[in-house]
Amino acid sequence: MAGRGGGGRTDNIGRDNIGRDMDGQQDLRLTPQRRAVLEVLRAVHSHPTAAEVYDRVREVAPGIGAATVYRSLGLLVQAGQARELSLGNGTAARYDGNTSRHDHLVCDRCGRAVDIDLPSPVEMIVNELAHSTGFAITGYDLQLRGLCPSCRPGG
Amino acid sequence: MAGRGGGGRTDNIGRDNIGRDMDGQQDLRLTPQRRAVLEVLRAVHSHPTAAEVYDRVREVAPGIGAATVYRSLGLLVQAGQARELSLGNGTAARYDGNTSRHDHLVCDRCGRAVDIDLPSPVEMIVNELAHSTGFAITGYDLQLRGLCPSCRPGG
DNA sequence: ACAACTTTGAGAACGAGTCTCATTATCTAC
DNA sequence: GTAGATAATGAGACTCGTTCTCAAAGTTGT
Repeated sequence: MAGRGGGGRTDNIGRDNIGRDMDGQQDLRLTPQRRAVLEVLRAVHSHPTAAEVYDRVREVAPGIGAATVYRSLGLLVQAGQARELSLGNGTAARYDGNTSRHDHLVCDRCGRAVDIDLPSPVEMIVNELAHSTGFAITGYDLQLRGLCPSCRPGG
Repeated sequence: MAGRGGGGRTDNIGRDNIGRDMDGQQDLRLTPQRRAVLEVLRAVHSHPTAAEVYDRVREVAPGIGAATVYRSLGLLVQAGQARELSLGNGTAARYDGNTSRHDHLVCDRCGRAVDIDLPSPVEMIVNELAHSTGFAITGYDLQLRGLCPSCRPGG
């Protein structure tokens, strides 16, 4: 048996056109299958592979096909509802339902990825200096000099 | 016909054990095939895929097999003579004969990667501020305060 | 209700990379 | 130099993640 189309309630989700030229692309139709994929992605915080998403989704929607899961993941990424992570060659792509800006620290052995907050450049310098000099840094002040927009040549 | 072993002069290259526990691993035997792979890698600056390396190597060593090229690339990476780059999921691994520390800027469309020198954190801050404020930055002074190693508690 | 379009699931197909194996080189005693 | 042990090779089968194809079934607009 092949082809079931949607089946339940189908809403739309808007897509953000970040970095894309306007090309009249439609919103992404949120079919029950796509919704299930998205819900798994949002519920899980382990950066699952497509296969892991597939397994989880089947617990909720047993009849879903692998192709649909792969397609949905791609569409959700395109629509800005998920992120795809490259955690090394030869490893399966991983997906992240957390679309806010963040970075990852990846284990070379098992591939596990944990979310990290990268320190700001200034904190980086301070920590690095604390390490290399043995100082306990208690404060800092970065003073920059220059010409404001109205004083700069041609400003 | 299968199996030719080396064929010409075979030297060794030492391997650096960066980040590895000492495990009595031997040096990498530099067979003519491996040498050919390494020479292609050093001659080319385009971050080639294994398939591209294979094509180039065959111009010099027509009889070489794909498995040997893949194996050699892996061994050279292990031996610290080459680097493997992950430039996105679903794309073939790329190899870099330049093993000195550097970063890459990757084209989302064609996958081309160019070497870049990342600015230091301080330069980053200065450039960012110049951009966001419109100031022409002419100099800066970062002053940190703290306790030197002999003054810090327990120092 | 009907036509046009979209989505689906199954499975074939694909590409990158690894594994197996018989064969051939190279290395280490002697 | 020769023999035996060990390592490397090339061909091709194989694995795995992912995409493609296609008929069937769902959805949308009128």
